[in-house]
Amino acid sequence: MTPESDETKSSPNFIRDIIQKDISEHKHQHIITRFPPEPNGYLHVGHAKSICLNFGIAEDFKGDCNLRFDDTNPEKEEQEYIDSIREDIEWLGFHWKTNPSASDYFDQLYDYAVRLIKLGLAYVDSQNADETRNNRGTLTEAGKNSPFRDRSIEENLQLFEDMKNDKFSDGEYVLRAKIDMASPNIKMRDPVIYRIRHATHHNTGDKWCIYPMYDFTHCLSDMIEGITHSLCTLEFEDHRPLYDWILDKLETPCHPQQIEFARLQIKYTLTSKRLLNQLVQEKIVDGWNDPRMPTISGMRRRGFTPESIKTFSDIIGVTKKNSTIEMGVLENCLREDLNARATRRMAVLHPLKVIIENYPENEVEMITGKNHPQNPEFGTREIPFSREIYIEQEDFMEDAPRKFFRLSAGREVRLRFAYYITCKEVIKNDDGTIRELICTYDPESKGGQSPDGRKVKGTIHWVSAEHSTTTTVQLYDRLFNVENPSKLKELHQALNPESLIIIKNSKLEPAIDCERQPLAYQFERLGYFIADLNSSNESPVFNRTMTLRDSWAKIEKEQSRS
RNA sequence: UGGGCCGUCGCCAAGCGGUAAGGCACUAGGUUUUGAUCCUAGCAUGCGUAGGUUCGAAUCCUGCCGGCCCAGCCA
Repeated sequence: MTPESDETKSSPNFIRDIIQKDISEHKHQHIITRFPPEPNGYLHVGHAKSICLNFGIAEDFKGDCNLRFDDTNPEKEEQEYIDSIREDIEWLGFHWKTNPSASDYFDQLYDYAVRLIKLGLAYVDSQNADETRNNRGTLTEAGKNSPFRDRSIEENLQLFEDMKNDKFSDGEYVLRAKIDMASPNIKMRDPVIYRIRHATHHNTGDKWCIYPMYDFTHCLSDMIEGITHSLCTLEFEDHRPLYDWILDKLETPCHPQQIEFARLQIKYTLTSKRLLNQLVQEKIVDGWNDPRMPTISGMRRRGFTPESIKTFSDIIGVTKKNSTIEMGVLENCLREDLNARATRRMAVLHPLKVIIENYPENEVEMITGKNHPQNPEFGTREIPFSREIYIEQEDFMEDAPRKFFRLSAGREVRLRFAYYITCKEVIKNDDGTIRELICTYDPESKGGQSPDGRKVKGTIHWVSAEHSTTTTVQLYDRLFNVENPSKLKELHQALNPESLIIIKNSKLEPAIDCERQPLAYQFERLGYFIADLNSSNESPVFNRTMTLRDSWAKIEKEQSRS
């Protein structure tokens, strides 16, 4: 392995170790993994971890990864979700070898079920759902055999065929694997493998009225595709004996290895399709792609980059330990990527008018600003400067503490790339709020340096009033104010009322493009911002992707505490 | 309570019998026309706990404690 290829590969983990060993021992020559979502919702960060794992392994071991829709429950699945899943995976930058659906295998699956019956290892049960549950036993007590467990193979064959041929109504019969009703592993107590469901399937239409269950479908689908390593989350550990049992009894040509890893949990957020769906259905958020959602589409709309999500998935690791990662880790990955790649611009979120009284009235001059402070390849742009400008309300304080490096009465500050200004007068409204500032500028300080070399500690951003664009800005924060919202009885209990703040009257410098771009801007000193999907030059809307690190906020908080 | 799995720094996480990597967070400095970035330093005599094996244990053994998952005709 060359050092170069080393860099592009992902971090080692126990699953990669297993695969590496299998290759060394010539157990496999070509690795095939799969990402198998059920198309019943949108993909979220938790899925991203699995996608990066499965597709990443395929890339690094020069194998393949299939995208397989696990679509065995027609009542929950829709084409809309299929489309979004494909879009999200492609956006992340991964490519699948093939994109089958479990429903493509329904004929084969049916044949395998028949084979299991012929082997005397499956039977048609006439118990209803309640009876089945009551006879399953408990965690500590064995279950009871179904009174229909010993039907003849012929009778089972006939009943199963009748099930398929629409002779019965939903719930009347099920096909069960004949394993052991006394197994300490409840998953092995004669699991249902086929049920009757009169529903139109998005892929197979009305061809079928019986549908195979997950446990029967998954192992066989993996086997059909020649998957070598079937990676899934920890809650399926108890299913593995069943996965293996089915493949063993059917003596299939190959036997994929199921390996389980811990699912991703992030503090203050949800990684459960069911609960995310609830947020959407109850209109707590604006849809699956609401920028506050931890869905791939929400994150994309918010301004996350695929690279940051991949880096995150890589550094959090893959283990069997349930853990909850801090949001800060994801945020750091985003900031790291955006800091290197985002073009700098100036914008004022909460404008405060500043009149520079000694600047000529109708004059406009162009100021040159770097598009990136460290990287000259980004070039420069011209920024108009004039007598009336806007600065951030937060950047002025009438009587400021010693450590406040910004503008205050009588003090001097640098306007980024432009001039030094000194505050001469504060004009107030009748209610005492500040209306505007009268300042003077030092013509000698053009570009932000003065010939006398005097030190000006503070530098603030600004925008020429006349040349600015007015925009709406949406600020986002965590949706919940509790660490583990999935434990909540009621999601409403812990909603963060400030998860979305809309600012109507923010000002942008002219060089900002208000049509959606692939990469966020950095608005200097404020954070990373990206035009929303609905933004246009006529009515601009920017989403704050992420704030900058803010050590001043920390100092401020400490000061107010003491 | 039967079965399965898991406990290494505040949060992740390497480690696989030879004397505790790394990241995030945090703390203290330095550079800086973004209080950003960047740089430098600090941050587990300790690996859930109690014993045992060994010249040597986070790594092996035993007991205990704690956490997660399983009783859908969902996936």
